[in-house]
Amino acid sequence: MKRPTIHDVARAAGISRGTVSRVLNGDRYVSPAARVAIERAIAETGYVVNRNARNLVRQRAGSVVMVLSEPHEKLFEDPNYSTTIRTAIRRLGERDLSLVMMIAGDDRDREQVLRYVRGGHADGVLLMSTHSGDPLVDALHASRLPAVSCGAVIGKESVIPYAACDERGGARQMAEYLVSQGRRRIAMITGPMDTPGGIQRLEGFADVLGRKASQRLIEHGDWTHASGEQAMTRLLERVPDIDAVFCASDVMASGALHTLRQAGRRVPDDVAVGGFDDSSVAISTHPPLTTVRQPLAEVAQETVRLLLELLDGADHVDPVTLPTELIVRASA
Amino acid sequence: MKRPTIHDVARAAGISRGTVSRVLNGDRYVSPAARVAIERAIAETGYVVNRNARNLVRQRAGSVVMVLSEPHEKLFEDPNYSTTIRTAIRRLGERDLSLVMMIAGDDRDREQVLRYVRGGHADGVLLMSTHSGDPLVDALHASRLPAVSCGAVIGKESVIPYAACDERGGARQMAEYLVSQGRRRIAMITGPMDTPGGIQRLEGFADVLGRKASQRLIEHGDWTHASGEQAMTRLLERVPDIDAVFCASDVMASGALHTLRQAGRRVPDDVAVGGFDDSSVAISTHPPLTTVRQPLAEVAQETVRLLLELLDGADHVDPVTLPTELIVRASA
DNA sequence: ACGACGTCTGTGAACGTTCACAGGCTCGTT
DNA sequence: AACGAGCCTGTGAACGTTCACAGACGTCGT
Repeated sequence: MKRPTIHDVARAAGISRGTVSRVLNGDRYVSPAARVAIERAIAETGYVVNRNARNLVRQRAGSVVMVLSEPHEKLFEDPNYSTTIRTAIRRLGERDLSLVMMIAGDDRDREQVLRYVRGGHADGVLLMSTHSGDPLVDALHASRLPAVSCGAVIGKESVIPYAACDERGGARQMAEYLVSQGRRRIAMITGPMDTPGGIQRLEGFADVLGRKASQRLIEHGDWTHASGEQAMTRLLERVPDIDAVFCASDVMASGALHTLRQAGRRVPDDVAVGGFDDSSVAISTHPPLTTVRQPLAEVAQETVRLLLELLDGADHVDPVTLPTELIVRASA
Repeated sequence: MKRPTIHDVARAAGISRGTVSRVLNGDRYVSPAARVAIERAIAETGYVVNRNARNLVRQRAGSVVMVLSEPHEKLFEDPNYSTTIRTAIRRLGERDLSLVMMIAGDDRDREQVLRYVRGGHADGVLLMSTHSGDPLVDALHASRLPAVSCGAVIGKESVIPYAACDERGGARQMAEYLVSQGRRRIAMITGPMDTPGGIQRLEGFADVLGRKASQRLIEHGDWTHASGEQAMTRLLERVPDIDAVFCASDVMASGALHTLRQAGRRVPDDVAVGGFDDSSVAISTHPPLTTVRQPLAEVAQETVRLLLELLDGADHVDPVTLPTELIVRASA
């Protein structure tokens, strides 16, 4: 009835528990005879190590917490999380680390997260979509726990290492493409200006458009479909003759598309529309979106790799930036 | 430098660790004086309980594992996971349980999950989108660990409790609506026939259409956009004059929409299109999808509630089914 | 023949809790 | 005054590991 312990294995194999522990942990200095006896005993008894006991003496947690920092409602609006979570589970699993999820939407949440990690319940932290100015970042840094972010944390790039796609370069690709297609009045709908995707995609856009990227042609959204619609409406009122709009996310682009159709503009004939992310909505819209693909799986993989290096004792790791890819479909 | 232990708190408060443990766990029979002294000592030392030690003596894990059973590639194609994960984190957090994520895409994964839960590393299991015939279900049941599924597991409804939306009723709502709109040749694109969404949405459809729901008007997809396109193509070849199609997911509906446009059919004038899920793509398509909304958050909440009851010692819980809502937009 | 060294094994202590138990104190009741 | 019934507290043992240490054995070089 009770789960077998290391003692049961030792007894079944006729060997002391010290040696059992050694084979469990792959130590050298174990005789072949002892090894096979123990392995058979493990199989017979169905023994599985008790992590609580192990972690207690090792003073480790055996897990990494992924902190989701979006405000509640918007959480996961972004389909990108999925890939990242999946990748993280896999990579961490290879190292026998489990992934526990937490939310840090408000101060109470953050307090809970902090208690959790300070209490030694996690060996490291994976930050997702943390906004600039989030108090969690400094608190985490102060607690000296290994932490990395998936995507840069604006203003804290030197505090907390990260892996990210080349947001700025990707935006540049799109802007250059729109220009190369002969578009002249190119507007942009950005993301929130406290996120790397918000800031850096605008920077890339401005890199290409130069002073043509005037304030009149810039509107800000919050990644949602509705904000894309509204931003597009404001843009059309202000500059009725724009012939292209670059949206910082596919979801906002789908909103913009909606407004453009309402306004009777044809896409891409009258107005070209560019997105960003290459998420599942990019092929659901009409016309399908020309967009910038992020190497999500690779970003996630690199994020975890950085964390593992920190966990292995590295006292510094360099941020990683991965290239994006322009995906041309019908909308531009 | 070292994290304070319960001994440190006891010393700081001038009280034995037994009493400290009592206030930590909210036992009655602690004098007010002792309580305040200990609470101050806890605050001063910044003490946080060590869960490994606690769980070791309590013989518990302090966590619940959420098992994602999709094959790798399709994992998370469904935006629905997001809500469920978020809800589960919250509800479990209230009970001081953490949520750890695992994937069970192939046999190796399943083996890992089994080892993990059998090893006592989790107090309960939350199954997501488990297909019928998944060996994990019986293995889990045999190990007598509390487990519930979010959405029914086909063929195992009596083995593993679940909370789900009324798939069949929702499909019926949509079918009735299409009929009420005067549609006469109504086709359906189902999901995979080893999932509740695949089977029961078809059943609901057949409930309404009766023998009119002939095989000629049924095609099967696998939830993806591409499968929606292909199924729609086959449908149009076989029955060129259909005037409505009910897709078992919004994503497949967006694929169908694409094919219909290619074929020159107007939506909804020539062909009405209905979806299911009310996911983010439902408002990204053109025209926006008339669809069936699932009460995702409630389903997740109920799923967790059932698990908590099991964790609290209930030896049986009844499955829960929640009503859906028809959302009428422009596509039908 | 001897010591040194490498290989292998067993043992005791420690990790930080909780829990059962025993006992002390303070009332109110007889 | 004695007793019992709550209330409150401290102590020791246990949970299942790992790790350092000590020691046994064999081999090899001198």
